[in-house]
Amino acid sequence: MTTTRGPVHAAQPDAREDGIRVAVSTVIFSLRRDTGADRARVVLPLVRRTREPYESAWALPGGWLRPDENLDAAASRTLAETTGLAPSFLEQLYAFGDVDRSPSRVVSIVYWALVREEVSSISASTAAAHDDNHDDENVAWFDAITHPPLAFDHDQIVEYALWRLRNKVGYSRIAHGLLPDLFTLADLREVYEAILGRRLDPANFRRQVENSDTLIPTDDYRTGSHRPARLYRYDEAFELAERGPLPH
Amino acid sequence: MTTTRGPVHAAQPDAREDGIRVAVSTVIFSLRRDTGADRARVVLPLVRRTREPYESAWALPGGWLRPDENLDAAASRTLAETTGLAPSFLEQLYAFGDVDRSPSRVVSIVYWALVREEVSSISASTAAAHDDNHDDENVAWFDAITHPPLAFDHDQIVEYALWRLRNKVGYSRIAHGLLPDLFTLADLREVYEAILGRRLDPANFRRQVENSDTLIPTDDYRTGSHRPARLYRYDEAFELAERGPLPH
DNA sequence: ACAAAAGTGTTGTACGTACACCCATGA
DNA sequence: TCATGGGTGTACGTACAACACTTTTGT
Repeated sequence: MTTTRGPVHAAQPDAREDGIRVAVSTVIFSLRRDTGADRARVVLPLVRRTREPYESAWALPGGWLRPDENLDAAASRTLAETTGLAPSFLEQLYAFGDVDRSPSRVVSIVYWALVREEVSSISASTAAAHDDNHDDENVAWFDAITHPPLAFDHDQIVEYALWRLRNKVGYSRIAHGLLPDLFTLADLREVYEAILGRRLDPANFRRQVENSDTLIPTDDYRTGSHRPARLYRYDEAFELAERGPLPH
Repeated sequence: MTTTRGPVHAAQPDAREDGIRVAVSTVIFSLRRDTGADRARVVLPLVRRTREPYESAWALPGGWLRPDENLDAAASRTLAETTGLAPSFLEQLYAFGDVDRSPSRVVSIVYWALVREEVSSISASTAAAHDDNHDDENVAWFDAITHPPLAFDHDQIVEYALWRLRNKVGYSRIAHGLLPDLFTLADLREVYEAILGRRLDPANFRRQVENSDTLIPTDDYRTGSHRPARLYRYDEAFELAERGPLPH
């Protein structure tokens, strides 16, 4: 039961006449720092469809909502099946249910998530040994902006998720969700720059996040090419306070 | 077909085993200015359930999603069936789908809407003559904060919708959606005060909305108890620009 | 004349932006 | 010693809150 997962929108729960089926998909964002490139990029995993409609096209990871699982749980499940990772942030994005968005009637509850930057020293084969069965051949990471055209209305969905990410980074403190536990202010600034697509003043950025009181400075420094930079940790006390009165 | 509407969550599309049914509900906000009261209140319509579960309890207006209608259309339809009015604002709120939120498995796509203040001079019987069959005996308007306990998880939903309303009024210009075409700045301020639950400085409020360039001053004045106040009209050019890259 | 709401002016504070400047390290 | 990023200081403009003040009507 745990391994009988096909690609997106496969394993449909016997489609009957007039039935409206409910799917759950997730836009998963992560960060990629290519060695050599000076800027980080926002990336997302896509899965290749193995059947009609849109066979062989790339699509968002997802699956059918099971009768005994909550929406959040379904999003977490498909996320884990695709990336083998636990999200640092998970939030419902929107419910897409236009009649013509799929040949059959499908209402997709779409989530969006952040996963921390993968440590590049772990090879793909090593990572696969950790978890069970997320078939890497049908999953690939793409640049969040320049990805190929997607199946269904998933292009619009990714566009909307990106808008929400950029928007939320302005008033919330979710950027740390893309970073490991310890990070420098330059790391954090790089995340903001990758998301917003523009350079930020290092001096002003420093004061902004220092005044927000969401970061805890440590006594460790990252030594590198030049003057060592202080390492910070995110204040977990803000995890719960960030969201509004969501139904949880 | 157009009149075979029962109360909320009735007329279910033959509930089979393991089937996940999709409903659409809407939190409809309007404004009530009681004659005599000095402040306006935010009110919302509720419908009384006529069958189990939660028989005779108040609940949000809604109904089952039809196989051939979009989510937005379903929200508009149930809204019209309940109030007989056209909304000045309609937006998806959230998809609620916890397993235990209803005895059977129901995923509710919830919208929230604003309808303009009803002209109190039209009596209920006159208004009923306009539209067809929204049975007024099972629909009643309540204060948005002090309404009675609701069926299902609708208390949480209303709470969340109120949070969204208060939130959105801070950065968007949707408050005019509760007012008629022509209104004074005091009218508009009263809306903000009713939503936010606190008094606002008339002088600062005036400058804020004037600088936003979303209001068009007319040459008409409302004469009343004291110095006449200029009437304003909302600039419709901002209708489309307000929302982000929503899937439309 | 007076009360009360409409409307204008002024001031202080907070915050974001631009940018000059010093500090500490590796090469 | 020099280049480079880490880190501090300062000045300016905008936005908002507080509040004094003038204007215009009905009674």
